Amino acid sequence: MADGPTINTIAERAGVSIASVSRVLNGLPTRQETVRKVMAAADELGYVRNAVARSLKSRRTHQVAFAMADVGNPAYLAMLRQIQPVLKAAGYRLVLHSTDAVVADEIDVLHSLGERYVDGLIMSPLRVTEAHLQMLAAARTPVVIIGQVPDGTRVDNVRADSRTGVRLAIDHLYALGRRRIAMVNGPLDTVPGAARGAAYREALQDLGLPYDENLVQIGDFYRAEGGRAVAELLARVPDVDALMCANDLIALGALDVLRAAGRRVPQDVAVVGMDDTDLAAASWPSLTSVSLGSAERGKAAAELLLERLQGGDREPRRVTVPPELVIRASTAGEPVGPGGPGAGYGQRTDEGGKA
Amino acid sequence: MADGPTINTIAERAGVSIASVSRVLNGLPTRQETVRKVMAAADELGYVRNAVARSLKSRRTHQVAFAMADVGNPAYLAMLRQIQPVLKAAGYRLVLHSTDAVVADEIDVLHSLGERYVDGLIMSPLRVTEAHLQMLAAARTPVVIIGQVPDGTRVDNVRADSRTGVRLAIDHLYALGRRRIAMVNGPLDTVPGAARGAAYREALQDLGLPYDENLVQIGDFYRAEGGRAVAELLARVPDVDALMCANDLIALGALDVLRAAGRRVPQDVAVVGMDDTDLAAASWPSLTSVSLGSAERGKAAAELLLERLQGGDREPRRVTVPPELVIRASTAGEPVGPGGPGAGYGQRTDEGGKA
DNA sequence: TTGTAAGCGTTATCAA
DNA sequence: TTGATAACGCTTACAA
Repeated sequence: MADGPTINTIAERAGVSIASVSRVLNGLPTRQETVRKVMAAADELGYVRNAVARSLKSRRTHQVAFAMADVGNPAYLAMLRQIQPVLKAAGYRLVLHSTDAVVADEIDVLHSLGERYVDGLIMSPLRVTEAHLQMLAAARTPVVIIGQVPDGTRVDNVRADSRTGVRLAIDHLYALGRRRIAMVNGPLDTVPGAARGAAYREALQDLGLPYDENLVQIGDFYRAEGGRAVAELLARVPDVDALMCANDLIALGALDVLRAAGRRVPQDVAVVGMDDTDLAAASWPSLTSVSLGSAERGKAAAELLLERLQGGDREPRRVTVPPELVIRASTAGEPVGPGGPGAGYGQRTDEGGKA
Repeated sequence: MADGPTINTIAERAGVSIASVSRVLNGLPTRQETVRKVMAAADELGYVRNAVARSLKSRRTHQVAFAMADVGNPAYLAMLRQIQPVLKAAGYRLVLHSTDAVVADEIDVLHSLGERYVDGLIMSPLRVTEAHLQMLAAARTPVVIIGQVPDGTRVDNVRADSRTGVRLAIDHLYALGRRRIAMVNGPLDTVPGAARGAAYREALQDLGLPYDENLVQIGDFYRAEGGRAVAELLARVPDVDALMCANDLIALGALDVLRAAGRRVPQDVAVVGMDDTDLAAASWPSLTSVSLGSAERGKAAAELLLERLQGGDREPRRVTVPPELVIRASTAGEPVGPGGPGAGYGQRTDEGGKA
C-alpha cells in the first residue's frame, strides 16, 4: 500500500511550491488560478491533512483526555455522556483513560501530560494524594479535577455536595413522618462512605432526632452486600421505618431483602438511594434517589476546560453542583404502574438500546 | 510558563549531541559515562518525550479510535468496557467518537482516518451504506467493523446473531408451555427491528406455531413506547401468555403495564427482553433477556485490531459471537427475593458505584 | 502573489 | 562511541 499524499505530492502535481499548497489549504490569500490547481490536485489525490504534523508545528493536538476511575461505573459514564458532546462541538477529540481505581495509574496519566498528546485533561480521582497535588502543580497542561481538592490548590475544580444530598433525603423522610431512619453505608475508609456517614449524623442532629448506633449498618457499595447489610439491620432493629442507602446498588439490595421479608415499600419501610443511576428508575418500586449531579459535573468540567483552552489564563475556578432529590415510588406513596408518579416516563429516552 | 525541555535542552546541559540523548533515551548502546550524564540531565529537567514528534517520525500514534453510535447506549458501553482494557494493556490510547446515530458522522470518522491521528479504528455502525463501503475500501488504516457488512467486504468484522437469539428465547417460552407468544418490536425500518421481526416469524414457523399478525405489535425501542405497545396488545389479544420484547427497555415497559393490568409475571404472562443490559438484572421481577454478547464482541474487535496492528497483513477475518439466553425471574418461575434464582447476586459487581 | 528555507521534537543514517 | 545532518509533514517568516 503506497504512502498517502502529502503537500509535496500536491505541489508537484499542481506545479507550485509547498508553501502555496499550504496557503490554499489554509484559505490564505492566493491567486484564483493557483487555488484552482491546488484544489484540483488535492481532490484527485484524496488528500487529507496530517494531524500529527500539524500538531507538531502548532503545538495543539485538539485532543482532550478524560480520566475516569472505572469505565463500568454509571456515575462516570454519566459524566462522559456530557463531556463528549461539549468537546466534540468545540472540535476536540476525546481520549479516554480508565485508571481502574489505582492511584498509581492516575499519577501516570498526570505524568503522561508531559508527552503533550492532549491539550487538556479532565480527571475524576478517587481521592487526591500528595503525589496528585505535586503533579498538578507541575503540570504545563490545563487540568480540571472533578472531586475534592484542598483549598488553595491551583486547579479548576468541580465538586458534588453529598452532605447536602444526604440532608435532602433525610429531611424528605422526616417530612413523611419517618422517625426510625437507618443508614446503610459503604466502607468508612472511602471518601464517599465517610462523607455520607457524617452527613447522616449531622442531618439527624439538626432534626433533633437521636443518633442511634444500631441504626447504622456498614456493608459495601454493591447490591449483594447492601442486601446482607439490610438483613442484619432488620434483625437488629425490626422497627426501622426508613433506609438511607449510600448508593443505588445498596438500595436495590435493600429492596430485595425487604420484599423477601414481607415488608412493603414504602408503606412499611421507605428506601432512598444515592447517585440516581439508570437503575433507580428501572427498579420496582422505582427508587427515590439523591442525584449528585454527575451529568452536570461532567458538563461543567468540560466547559471550564474549554474556557481555559480557548480563553487563555485566568484564576482557577471552583464550581459546586447542588444535589437533587429525585422522588420516586420507594418513598412517594403507593408503588404505581405506568404514568403514575415516579414511573420516570419520558425522562431518559437517551438510554434506548437499539443495538 | 517556560516551554518544556526537549532533547536539545538535555543535550546542552549534558554537554553531548542530541543524537546521543536520543540513543540513551532509546536504550541504544552508549558509553556508561554518557548514559549517566544524559539521565541526570533528563531527571533534573523532568524531561518527558514528546509523543507528537515521535509519532511524526515513527508514523505510529499508539492511539486507536472507537466510534460508537451513542455514548448513552448500554450495549455500546458494554463494548467499551471490554475494548478499553485490551487496548490499554497493549499500550494504546483510546480515542472515543460518538456518532449520534448520524451516518454522515460515521463517514466523517472514516474520512478523518486520513489525518493519521490513530493507528486503527473500531466502528460499530448502525447500518453500512455504500458510502461506508467506499471509505472502507480506500482506508489506509486498519478498521474493524462491529456489525453486518456485505459478504466479501475486505474488513475485519465482528457480528452478533440476533436471529439465533430470538430463536433461543422463543424456544424457551415454548418449552415452558407458552403458545400465545407475542412480539413487541421497534420500528421495522431499523436493522435490529427488521432482523428480530423476521427471526420471530421464522422461529414460530419452525415450532409449528401459526403466525398471527395480531400478536405482533410495533412500538419503539424505549420504555414508554414499549409500555404503550403492550397496552394495545393486551387490549387486542387478552389471551397472550408470553411477550418477546425486542430490547430490555421495551420489556421494562411491558412489566409496568402488566403490573398495572394485574397480570402476574411470569405466571400469567412470561416476558423476555433483549441485550441483557444492567437493567435486566435490576428490574423486578428480574428480566430474562437474550444477550447478544456486546461485551464479547467488543473484546473480539479489540483483539482483531491489535492482531492486525502488531502482526501486519493477513486476510480479513470474520468473528460471529453466539447469543446467550440469560434466564431470570420473568420467565423462570416465581419471582423471588435475594439468593433465589435469577436474583443476579454476585454476577455484576463491576457495576458498583462508589462515586 | 509566490518560492525558499527555517523550524516544530524526534529518530536514524552516515562518517568520523 | 559519537556528532552532524537529514528526514517526518506541516506552517510561516522573509525575500523575491
